[in-house]
Amino acid sequence: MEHPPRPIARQNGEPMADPLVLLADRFAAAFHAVAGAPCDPVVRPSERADAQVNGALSLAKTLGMPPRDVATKALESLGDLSDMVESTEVAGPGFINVTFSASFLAKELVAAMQQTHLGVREASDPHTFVIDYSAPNVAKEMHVGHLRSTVIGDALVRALSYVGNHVVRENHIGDWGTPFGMLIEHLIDLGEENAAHELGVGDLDGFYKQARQKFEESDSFKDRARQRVVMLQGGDADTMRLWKTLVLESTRYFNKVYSQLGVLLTDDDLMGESAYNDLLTTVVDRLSQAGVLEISDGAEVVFADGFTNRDNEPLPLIIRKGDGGYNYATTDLACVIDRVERLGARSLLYVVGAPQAQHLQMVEAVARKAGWLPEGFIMNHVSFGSVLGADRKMLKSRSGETVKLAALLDEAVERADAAIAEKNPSMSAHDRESAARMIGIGAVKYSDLSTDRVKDYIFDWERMLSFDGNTAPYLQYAHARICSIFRRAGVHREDVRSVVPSLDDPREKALAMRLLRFDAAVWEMIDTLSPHKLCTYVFDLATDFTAFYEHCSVLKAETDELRLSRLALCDATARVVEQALNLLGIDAPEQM
RNA sequence: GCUCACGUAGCUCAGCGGAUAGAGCACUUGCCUCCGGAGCAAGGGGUCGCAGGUUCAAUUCCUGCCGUGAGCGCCA
Repeated sequence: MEHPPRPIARQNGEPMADPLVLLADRFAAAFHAVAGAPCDPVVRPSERADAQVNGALSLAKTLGMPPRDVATKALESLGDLSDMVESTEVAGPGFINVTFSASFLAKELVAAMQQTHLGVREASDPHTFVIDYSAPNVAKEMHVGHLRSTVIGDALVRALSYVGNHVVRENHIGDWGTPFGMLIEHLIDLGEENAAHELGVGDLDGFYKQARQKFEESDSFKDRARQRVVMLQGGDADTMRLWKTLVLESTRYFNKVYSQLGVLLTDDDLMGESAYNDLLTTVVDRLSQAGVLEISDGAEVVFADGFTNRDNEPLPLIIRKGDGGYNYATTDLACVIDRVERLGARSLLYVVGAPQAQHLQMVEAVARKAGWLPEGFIMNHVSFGSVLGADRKMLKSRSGETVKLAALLDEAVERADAAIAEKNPSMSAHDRESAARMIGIGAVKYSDLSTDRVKDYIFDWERMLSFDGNTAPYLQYAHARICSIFRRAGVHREDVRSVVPSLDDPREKALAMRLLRFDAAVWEMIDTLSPHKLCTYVFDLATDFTAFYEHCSVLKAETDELRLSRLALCDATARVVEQALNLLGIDAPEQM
C-alpha cells in the first residue's frame, strides 16, 4: 500500500451535470487544435468569474508563444459557445475567465434535478468493492476508537453504492485468539445465564477486565484458560457452544450501538477472524507453493522487499509462529484470498487507523509477491487519525478510561435535545425526541467526517453541536427551513420540479452553479476516499443558499412566476442537502 | 536509531501546480417591524514550521532540517 493512498480508478466517464466538466470538454478540443496534441485545459472554479481556464499558461512554453496569445487563439478556435457561455475574457498573464449564461445553467439544473441521482454520474466501470470497517472485539466495549472506522466506512459504502458499484461490507470482528480461553473460563465461573445477561446489557468491559484480572492473579485459572484455548482450536463441541454465546451476546450489543449510530452494518456483514480458520493452512500452503515462505527463528515467514526492523535488518511478516499458531497476518492474507476469489472484489478498502499502515503494506506486499492480486487490483488503506480531547491527547473520560461509544452517543442526543428545547420551545417533546436523535448523532458523525481523515481531530461538544459554522446542525437547519417554506407556501415540492428557474440575481445564479457541482463533489469524495470533500461542498451549498434566501424573497417575490422559480431553487437545494447528508449517513429532519 | 503521517489567522479547520491564501468561531463596526435572527453586510488578524530545489507559476511537487504523534519479528 502506498502513501498517500493512490486514488481508486477514476470512474467518472461521460459528463453530465457539472458545467465545468462540459466547459472542459469544449476547451480540450480548442487547446488540442492550438497545440496540435491533446492537453488538459485546466478548468477551475474562479473567484472572478464562473470558471477560469488556465491551460494557456502551461502551453505557452512548449509552443514558444506568449500565454495571452495562446489564450486568444484557443478562444478563436473554440467556435460558438453561446449555447452555454455569456462571455469570455483573457485576463492577467493568460487566464481565460468564463461566465456562463443564466439560461444554460437553468436548463442544466432542471435536467439534473429530474434525474434520480440529481445529476451525479454513474460509475462508468462499476465493480465489486469490499470495505473492511468497524471491527470491534468480542467481549470488549466499543469505544471512540471504533467511531471513525465505523462512520467513515459507512459513508464510503453509501457513496460507492450510490454511483452503482457493488459494495460488500465486512465487519472483521475480533472473535478468535488466545484471550478466548480466559473469557470462556470466566463465562463458566459466572454461570452462562448470568454472564450472558451481563454481556447483553453491554457491560462488556467489566466482563473482560474480570477475566483478565483472574488470568493475571491465578495460576490455576491461567492453566484452565490455556487448556480452553486448545479445546477451542480443536473444535470441542461444548467449548464452541460457550464461545458462540460470547460472540452472540457481543454482536447483539454491537447491533444496538450500530442502530443508535444509524449505520448500515447488520449481522450479514459479520466476517470475524474465526470465519477464516479453515483458510489458514491454505495460506501457508499457497505461500509455500509460490516459493516465498521461509523459516526464520523457528517461525514460517515471508520477507517482502523494503521492510526493515529497528536494527535495519529485513522485517518478516510472520505467517506461522514458532509454536505453530497463526496470527493476524495470516488471517489478513486469508481475507485477501477470500475477498478476491470468493467475493470477486476488484478493490479492497481497509478503513483502519494510521498505526496499522505498515502492517497493511506488508500484507499487500506479500499478497502481491504470492501473485494473489491480479493486475489492476486495488488494495487501499483508508487511513485515519485519532480522536483527541481538548488537551490534544487521545480522548479519555474524566476518570482516564477509554470513552464508551454508547455513552458518547447518548450524551450527544441529550445535548441536542437540550439545545432544541432552548431554541424551539414550542416543539412537542415527542417531535423533539426524534429530532434530537438526528441532530445529536448527526453532529458526532459530521464532526468526524468533515475534516481530512488522515489528520487527528479534536472532539469538542460545543463546536459540533453549534448551529453556526461547518456543522451538521447548521446543514440540517438549512434543510428544515426550506421544508418550512413549502409548508407556508402551501405548495408541494414535486410541483415545482419542472419549473425552469430564472437566475437573474447573482445569488440565484451562484446557487444554481453550486447545485450543479454536486456531481463533482460526490466524485471527489469517491476518487480520494475522503468524505470531508462532500462535507465542504454541502457547507458551501448551505452558505450559498443562506445568501440567496437573505436577498431573494421567496414567498414575497414580486411575481407568481418568480415565486415559483425561487421555490424550485429551494426544492433543489433541499434535495441536494438531504441527499448529500444521506451519503454521509446523516438524517435531515423536516422540523427541528 | 530507522520508517510513516502531520505542522496554514488567537482557536478549530478548508485549500484541486495558477491571479490579492479562504471559512467558521472569537473580536470590532454597522444593518434589519425579518419567509424560522439558529440572520445580513463590512473590518482587523497570516514571513502557509525553517532552508534549499524543480517550474513561466509552489501553501500545493522533490530534498534536508526542526517540532509533534505513531509504528518498528512471533498481541490483534
